[in-house]
Amino acid sequence: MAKELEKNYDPADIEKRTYDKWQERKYFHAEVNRDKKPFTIVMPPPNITGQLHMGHALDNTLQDILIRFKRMQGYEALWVPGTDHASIATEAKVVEKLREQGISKEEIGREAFLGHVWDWKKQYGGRIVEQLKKIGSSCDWDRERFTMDEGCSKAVKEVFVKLYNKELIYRGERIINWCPKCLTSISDAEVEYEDQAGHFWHLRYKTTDGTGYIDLATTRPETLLGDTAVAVHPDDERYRDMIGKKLDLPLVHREIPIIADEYVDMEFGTGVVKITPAHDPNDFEVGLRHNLAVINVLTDDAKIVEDYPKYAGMDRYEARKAIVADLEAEGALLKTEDHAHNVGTCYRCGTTVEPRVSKQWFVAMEKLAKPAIEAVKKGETKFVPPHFDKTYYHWLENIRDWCISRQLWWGHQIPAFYCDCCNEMVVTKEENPTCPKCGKPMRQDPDTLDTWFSSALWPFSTLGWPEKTEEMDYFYPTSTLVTGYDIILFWVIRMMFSGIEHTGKVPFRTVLIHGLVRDSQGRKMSKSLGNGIDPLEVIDKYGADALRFTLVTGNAPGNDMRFYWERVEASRNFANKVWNASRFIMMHLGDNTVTEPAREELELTDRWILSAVNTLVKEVTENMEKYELGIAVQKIYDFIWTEFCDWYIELVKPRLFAKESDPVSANAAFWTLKKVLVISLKLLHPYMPFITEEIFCTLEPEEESIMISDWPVFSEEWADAAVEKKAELMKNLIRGIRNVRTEMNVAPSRKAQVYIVADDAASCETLKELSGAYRHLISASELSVQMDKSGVEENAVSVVVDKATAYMPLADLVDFDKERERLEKEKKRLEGELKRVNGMLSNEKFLSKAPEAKVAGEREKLQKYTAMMQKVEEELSALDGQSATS
RNA sequence: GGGAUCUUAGCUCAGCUGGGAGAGCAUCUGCCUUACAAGCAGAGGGUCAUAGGUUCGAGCCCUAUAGGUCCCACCA
Repeated sequence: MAKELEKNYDPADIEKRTYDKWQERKYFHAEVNRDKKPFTIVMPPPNITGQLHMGHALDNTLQDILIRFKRMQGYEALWVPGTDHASIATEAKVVEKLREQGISKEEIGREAFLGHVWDWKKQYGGRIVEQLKKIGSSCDWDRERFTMDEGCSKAVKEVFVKLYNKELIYRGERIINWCPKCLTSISDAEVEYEDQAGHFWHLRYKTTDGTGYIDLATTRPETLLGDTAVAVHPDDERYRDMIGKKLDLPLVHREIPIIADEYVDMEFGTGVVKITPAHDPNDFEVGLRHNLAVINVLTDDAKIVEDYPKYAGMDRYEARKAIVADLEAEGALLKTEDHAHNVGTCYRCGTTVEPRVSKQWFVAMEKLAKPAIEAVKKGETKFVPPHFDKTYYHWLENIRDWCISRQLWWGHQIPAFYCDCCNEMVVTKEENPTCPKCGKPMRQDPDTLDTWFSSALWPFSTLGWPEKTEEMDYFYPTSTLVTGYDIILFWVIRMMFSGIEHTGKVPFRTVLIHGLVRDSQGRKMSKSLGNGIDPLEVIDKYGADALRFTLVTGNAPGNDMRFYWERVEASRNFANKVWNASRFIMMHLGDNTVTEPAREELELTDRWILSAVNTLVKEVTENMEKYELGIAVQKIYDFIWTEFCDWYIELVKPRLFAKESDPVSANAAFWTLKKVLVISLKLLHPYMPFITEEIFCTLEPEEESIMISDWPVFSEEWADAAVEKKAELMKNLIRGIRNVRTEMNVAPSRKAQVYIVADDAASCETLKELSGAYRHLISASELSVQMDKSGVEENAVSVVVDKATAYMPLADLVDFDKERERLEKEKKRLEGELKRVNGMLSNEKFLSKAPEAKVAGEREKLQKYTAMMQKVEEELSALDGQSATS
């Protein structure tokens, strides 16, 4: 017995229950299965500090759609979930929490601090996972991973040691980006540049011999303390004689040389640059070339060092003011100008980054980048949309060595060990190595690795690498990586070269890039603006299906989208439409059993919708395989709402109401309704998993679940272009009649006699055959389909469509002037069409060069419009006779 | 400075390999028709940024221009 659906769709209740069911039955779990082809996605691991935001919602909805689609298609579909330890963000969070309790991490020491972080992780790290479940993510939770779990740690050590031994990881003193607030180095990619209003301070440095001076400008006068030279261009005539002379550094009164270096731009400013190797990357390079001393003037929290008693302890901005004042007092300040410049800031905390010379660990990038570029050039990995490969190339081609050490405690501690006794260093996977030289215990490098070092290994560390697991063999390389364009630099590139270097294969075949979810004004959603919309709130109000649907509709890959509540409402309305259509079918079905009808028991309308849904299956599958998810879902939407609900269900209603008197016809209709509904639900399932599951299981109580059912396949058997054409003829006729009735303000309740005069016998036959289906849709009191105008009253309103003309005697309502106006308008439209078609067909080049099918199509249109034009003209002249007599 | 991308209906956006401009929302008209008013039936609204070019044919391909967005680099 068919169950009934509740009157209203209640997402909250259904979603919870349904998700639990899926999880209990292990539908999300994937295993190595050599009988099936694998399809693998690894989830970009959200930070354990994170809360679900719209970006996650979009990213995971896309992944879930793909994984559900492939699962239904018969792939062994694995979606590996997990979280990222997010070293810097998490450490900051826990430091802050401890600070509130009056505890500092230095006070309690490394081990106790890490204890606190692990506690924090235990308590909050799972939050985002639970939130991901709310949107319906069908991840294999049995395989959930964490970037600092045992397996990942093992992979990290393996990689570090391997790269070190290949000399692709090295330790060295370089200028790096330093965040004075987070108190750690950060990589180039973690620096965000922003325009800031600043100044140019023009300074005069005098020569020590008292014969001259040199003028220059700086945006950072406080770094003057660390100046070890002044540079000019070697070809610069103005300063040629001064090269090699010494200058007296103002305030400090240290002697510094004037050097010549090509780095200087003669055109810019005075063509003179002060060189501060310790605090500027370019100056550092110049310093290397000229063997200049590196004088560090700032502490790690960006205060002036003790060597300069007057300024010691001042922070860099305070010192700037003091130094400018002192320069002025000393007469070294010529003038101050406003100047906007780009300042590097820490992506985490926004603090202005300080370039700083420091001993750090680096990954040598050049050798690793090349194969990563090649792999994409050879098409081993493809970007969707493709133009993102340019960003990828550009970044890899200009890549600099990657600073991977962080002065943090939370993270993978660097597996390098030092002997305090003999200064020996070893890099090893061992936990507590002893010094190979003197046998003493060794001290591990206190620094940890950049978070991205472990996320770079994610596609294979999660599958068991470096062990040779079955999973690695079967599921790797993964199929598709889904991520936002904002993260290509950070992550995709590093996974690419890591995958190639360590596994010999690219980590994924396709990278599906999506954009940002913005607010309704197009602004980025952000905490500081307070314009973020919480996906969980959307789910509470409208359901997860509505949210998912909103996020993938009307959007092309890689493009940003704006979030509107109205769009969520529209999605919810669609869910409701699907719900009610299903409810309608089940209501009328009641306890009746449906049997598969014989082919000849299917009526024209049935064969039409079966053919249409069949076409839909083909197109949707093709679109989804090309990652055109927005196009696919739009087609499903249009089909269900327009073709299935507005046309087919309306056409078939009389047969359902008459199920007692004509059970054979009703059975055919029910069978078709069910079949088309089930196919539609399956196509919709990846997008709206909850509602489709609920309806499917109610409709087909013997079935376990729609999510493990088979994806529909296009079948030649049901494809019937001729039948689709016949349906189109009928739809045109209905639309025409409805249109005219509305234009003439005929009350919907007023039924009228309708005569349909067909142009040819075949059309007449079709319209007769269908008349039972559509007569109630055109408010016909009586309906006659015939080949001539016999019986049609003279003052009837006429509706000219392709292959037929409909007449309705509505004498009392007819305004002949309006009627003429309407026909004239139609005539004008047809004239336009004919002009266009004739234009094409009279163009000999078109006839000779255009494909035959196109030419034939235009010829057919010419015939059609000519016939319609003739009919319209006839009606117009008949009308002239009317008004003449009236 | 280099690069990417966008400019289509009042708003937000689709438009797949070039072959008669679409959706949602908004607006207007008429309907509580026994699945759905979160609905039904209709209507109006677009020189597809501009200028050239290729083509039988351009929203789509090429070039230039204007404006917007983003990324990278960076001049002290």
